[in-house]
Amino acid sequence: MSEPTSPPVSESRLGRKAGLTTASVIAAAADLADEIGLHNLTLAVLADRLGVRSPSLYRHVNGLPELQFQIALRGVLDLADALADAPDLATIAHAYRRYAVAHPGRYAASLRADPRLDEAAGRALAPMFALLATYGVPDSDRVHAARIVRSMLHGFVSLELAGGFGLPDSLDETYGRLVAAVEAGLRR
Amino acid sequence: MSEPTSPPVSESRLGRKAGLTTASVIAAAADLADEIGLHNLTLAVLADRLGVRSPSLYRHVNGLPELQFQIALRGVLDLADALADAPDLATIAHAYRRYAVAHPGRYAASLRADPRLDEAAGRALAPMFALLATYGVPDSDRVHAARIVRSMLHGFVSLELAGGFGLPDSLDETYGRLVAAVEAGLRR
DNA sequence: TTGACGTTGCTAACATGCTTAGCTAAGCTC
DNA sequence: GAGCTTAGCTAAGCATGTTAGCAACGTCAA
Repeated sequence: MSEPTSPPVSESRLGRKAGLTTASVIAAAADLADEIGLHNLTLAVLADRLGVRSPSLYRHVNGLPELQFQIALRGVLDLADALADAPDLATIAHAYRRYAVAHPGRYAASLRADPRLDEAAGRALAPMFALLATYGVPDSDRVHAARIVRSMLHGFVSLELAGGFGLPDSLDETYGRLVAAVEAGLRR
Repeated sequence: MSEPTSPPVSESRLGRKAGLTTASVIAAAADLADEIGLHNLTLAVLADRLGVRSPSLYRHVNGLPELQFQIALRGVLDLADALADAPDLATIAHAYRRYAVAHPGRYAASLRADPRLDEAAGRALAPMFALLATYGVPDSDRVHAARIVRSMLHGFVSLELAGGFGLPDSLDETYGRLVAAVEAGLRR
């Protein structure tokens, strides 16, 4: 018969092969980490979601630690995109929080210190340094100011994600005040 | 003979029994978490340190999650002690950071949200609310102000512990400025 | 068309970790 | 000393991460 000479689809999902790629595995892992939490992401559950047995993942990814690093890298890069071109502190701050809340798994992964993340991290921090320039913060103070701003954004978001704010008062309200307070500090 | 009628030592370590108690197991676990990191604390390594096989730990502790909770509880209580009677923001802030740096495992454990931690957490936060009163922050703003202060302290400490500050500039200097900025904000 | 080859996912197997079940013996009470 | 309580033990089961080697699929050249 006229055999299955179907067009050479690059990601054929018709046969027994799942058609995974390194990129698709990492993307699925990042999504899953956002859904169930980074520390609940196992190769077993990821393989299950991808319709594959866990050893098969090793064709595309070099083990769990490497996968976690890739999620972290993706997180930092995405965050850099989210913050890019933000014109003022309020925009940066809200984009930062929105990203972390939308992608808690990626965000959590991105916190690990790894020299391979440095370049991407620098890109994510660039808008913050640019911002400090617009406020006329002198060079010698930039590093300290950037650390302080980062501490505030991360501190709030981290506690929010951890469920650390017990009282029912509005988190949006608190965050608005935090941003306003930081801005006042920068305008000293 | 005059048998081993030795004084009823509550924690005899002479026989084959290791003489563990729930309290001593939790204390050892907390120490170990501080040394090797909370996520590296396993029952296996804890048992090893205590000179015991891991199933034996179940006589004293109800499994790993419960042990982690106990470390968290201990962390929150210790932190409450560290902050108690701190007269001003600078004292609170430096005690907070000193505790987290000295006990990173306990501190990390204490971040999990658990209703059973609420009472202890309230005790740890009390000095902060008392502080806000001395600054004349109105009742309606207290919750927001406390959250903001907490975000700043936790944000800095968390990034420091994670190795998130890459540049060599002095962290003490940054923290001093952060505390000063918060204080300025409270005096608005 | 066929056959060689590289790739992908598989099963089997092992190590480590958490946990439960049941045994043994140390040490206390009487 | 007899008996009870209990701390720690071994054995075993299950989950996960990981490696090794097998089998099927697709491709591509002859």
